Formats: sequence, C-alpha cells, structure tokens
Amino acid sequence: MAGRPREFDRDEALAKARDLFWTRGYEGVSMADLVNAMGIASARIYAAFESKEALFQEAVMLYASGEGGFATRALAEEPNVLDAFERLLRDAILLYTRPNHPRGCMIVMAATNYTINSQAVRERLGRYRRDRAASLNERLRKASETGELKPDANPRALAEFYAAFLHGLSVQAADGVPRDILLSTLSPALLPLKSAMSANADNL
Amino acid sequence: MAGRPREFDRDEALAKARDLFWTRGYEGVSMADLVNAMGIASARIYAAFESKEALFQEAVMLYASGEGGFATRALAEEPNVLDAFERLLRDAILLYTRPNHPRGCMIVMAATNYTINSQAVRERLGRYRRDRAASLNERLRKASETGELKPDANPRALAEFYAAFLHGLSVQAADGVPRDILLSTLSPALLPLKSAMSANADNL
DNA sequence: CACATTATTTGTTGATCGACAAAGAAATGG
DNA sequence: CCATTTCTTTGTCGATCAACAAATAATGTG
Repeated sequence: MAGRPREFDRDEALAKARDLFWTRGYEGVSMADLVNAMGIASARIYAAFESKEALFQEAVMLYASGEGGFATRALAEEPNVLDAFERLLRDAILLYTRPNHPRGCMIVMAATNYTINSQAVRERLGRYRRDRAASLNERLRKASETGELKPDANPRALAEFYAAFLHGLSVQAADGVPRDILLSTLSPALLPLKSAMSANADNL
Repeated sequence: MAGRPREFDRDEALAKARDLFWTRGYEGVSMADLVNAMGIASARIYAAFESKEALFQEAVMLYASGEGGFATRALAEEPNVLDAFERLLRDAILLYTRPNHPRGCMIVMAATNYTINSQAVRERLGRYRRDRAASLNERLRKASETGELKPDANPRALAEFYAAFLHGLSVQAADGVPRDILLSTLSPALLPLKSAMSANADNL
C-alpha cells in the first residue's frame, strides 16, 4: 500500500454530493453538476466512488445514518409512545425546514428529479399543490366563521395538517400500500377535525 | 381553413401522455417514450401540442379537471365540513390506488421523475420509506401489546396514518411551507395517538 | 382542375448524458 | 535513486436528449 495519497477530502466531497442529490434527486443531478459541486474531475469521482449510482447510494446512507436517522433515534430512545411520536414528528419538521439546507426529506425528495431547465415545471406543480392546501384552508376558515368549529380551534393548522396527510397518501400509494390499509387510516385521520368541531346537533 | 385532416385522436393521445407523465413524471418521460405511447411521430406531437412542456401542462390540466378534481368537488358539494373532508380523503385514496391505473396523485407524482434505467434507485428509495413505516408499525404494535394503547386501538392503521403524514410533511416543506406552520400541525397530528392511548398514569 | 392549407414522414441538429481509456504527475517503499 | 503505486488530467466514446427543417401526401376551396 504505497502510492500517491488522495488530494481531496472524500467525506467532504460526499457531503457535497448528498446535498445536491437532496435538492434535485438522482437523475436531476448530472455528472457535470457533481464535477462542479465536488470540485473534482469526473474520472476522479469514478475512481473514488465507482459510479454515479454507487455515489448516490453512499450519499443516501450518509443521510440515513446522520440527520435522516431522527425517526430511528426517537423511536428507540423515548420510552413513552406519545413522546416518541411527538419527538419524531417535531424532529422531522425541524430537519425538513432547516435554514440554508435542502428542504424536505432526502429519501422522499430524491425521488423528485429536476434538472435546472425544468424548474418552471417544478414550480408550477408546487403552485398546484399550494392551491389545493389553500382550498382546504378556505373551507376550514369558513367552517370556523360559521361556528361549525369550536371557537378555540385552529383552522389554519388543521388545513396544513390535512394537506400534509393528503400529499403523504400519494407517496404511500405510490410505494404500493394497499387500498384497504390506506382506507383504515381514515378513521384516525378524521379525529382532529372531529374533535375541533362544535358539539352541535349535526354530529352523528 | 382547409388542409389535410388530422389522422389521430388528439384527446386520446393526450390521455396517453397524461398516464405516462403520471407514472414517470415530466423529465422521466422522453420524447421517444411519448412517440411510442401516443403512436405518432415526434414532429406530429410538436405540431399538435407545441412542445413537450406545453403537452405536459395540458396533461396536468386534463388530470386536474378530471379525476384530480375530487378535492374541489368534495369541498364544494358537501355542506358539512366533516363530510367534506371524509369524502375528500376517501376519494383521494380510491383514486390513488385505482387498479390498472398510475398510483398516487399526478400532481405529486409528476415531481418524481424516473427513467427506466434508474428503476433500481427508485425501488431502493421506496424500500427505505417502507422500512420507516415498518418501524413506526413495530413501535405501535409493541405499545399495543404492553397495554400502552387501548385494546380496541388499531396500531397498523395508526402507523400507516403517521407514515403518510410524515411523508406529506416532506412534500409540504419542499413546497415552502414555513416551519412554524408545520409545527402547528403537531397538535392535531398527535390527537389520534393520544385518543388511542390508555388512560393510565403515564399520560402527561 | 389548380391552389392553398394542413398533416405526415423522414432525417438531422447540437447539446448533453454517463462512463471510461490513456497518459502524465506525484508520492511512496525499497 | 528507482520502481511501483495511486491519483489526476484530458479527451472521447456511443447513446440519448428535445426540437425542428425539409420534403411528401392528402384534404379542402375556388
């Protein structure tokens, strides 16, 4: 084992690659992008990481064992279930919205591949999703005004909660979760709204 | 206004394109793929739809005004908030898991772009997400066994509910929803678990 | 019929994709 | 010092990308 030592920091380069994949996904990142971000020629990348796919795989593992491991940690370290889930969700939100970092979960986001030249498409889709969330919000706001909801209910939080759940359903479905399983989530999912509603006659 | 009449059915071709975009996203579908699926040469596609991006845009609109409009319809047609949201979520699940159709929401999925040659990457990411859902499931199952949860609680449904919500948080964050808004969803989100827990001493 | 108009077919464009081969440069061990 | 080893640079490979130009074919209208 002799030979010339490597001139660049492998871990540092890997972290750069991870952030790039995090924001633009696997296919959304080209070798040229990696060369730019990592600051080393493509042949060096191949020498150090074997292939683009292996590099991606390693970047995912870096994420999963680092910031992405919040779920594992919360579930393992909190003895109380409720504490565990509260911490898990809170940590998720804090990670997904960390300033000056890629937003969202890398494992979920790495499936959303966007090159720079399709940014317009990406943004339009985001607007669509935001519009849908807004319509949920509008309906709940109205329900709050008309007294369908309790006075202390938080319609905006409810709306954002249901928007998130709705979008998550899509991810779950795409991952192959069967219909009846997803249907069984309806009952817990509707609880927050139910408990925010006034105890008027129109409840079953 | 004379000229040779078009030989293919524009609406039919558009629907084919929609399904393709639905499953593989914008960049995940190449012009060659479109040529294959729509059965017409690329120059004809450009003549009829102007560009790939315009075609995609039209396909999204077709989706949004058709099956994708379930949310708008539920919110508009159901006078009771709870009925509206129950129908909305149920319709979403039914659509996202329709047999012999692309799974998931087109607007969410169209952001997940995958060419055929990166299928391995896509599947591995899906496995990661499924693993995370499984760990939630495991924790709740254990909580059910140890009596942390009520005997009639449905741990599996709860787990899938939280997995969906967690993944949805990522989509919301990526779409730019601010941190404090997402944090405000924690309180409604934890309600289903809270109400599934036994009224033992270890609660707050 | 002729002519204008539109559709279709065929072929190509320049750019970019991931992936590497070959050769030179630099550091180590003997 | 020399030989070996590893890294690094440069250039290029065939494939594929989105997009269109040019030519041909088929329809309508006057």
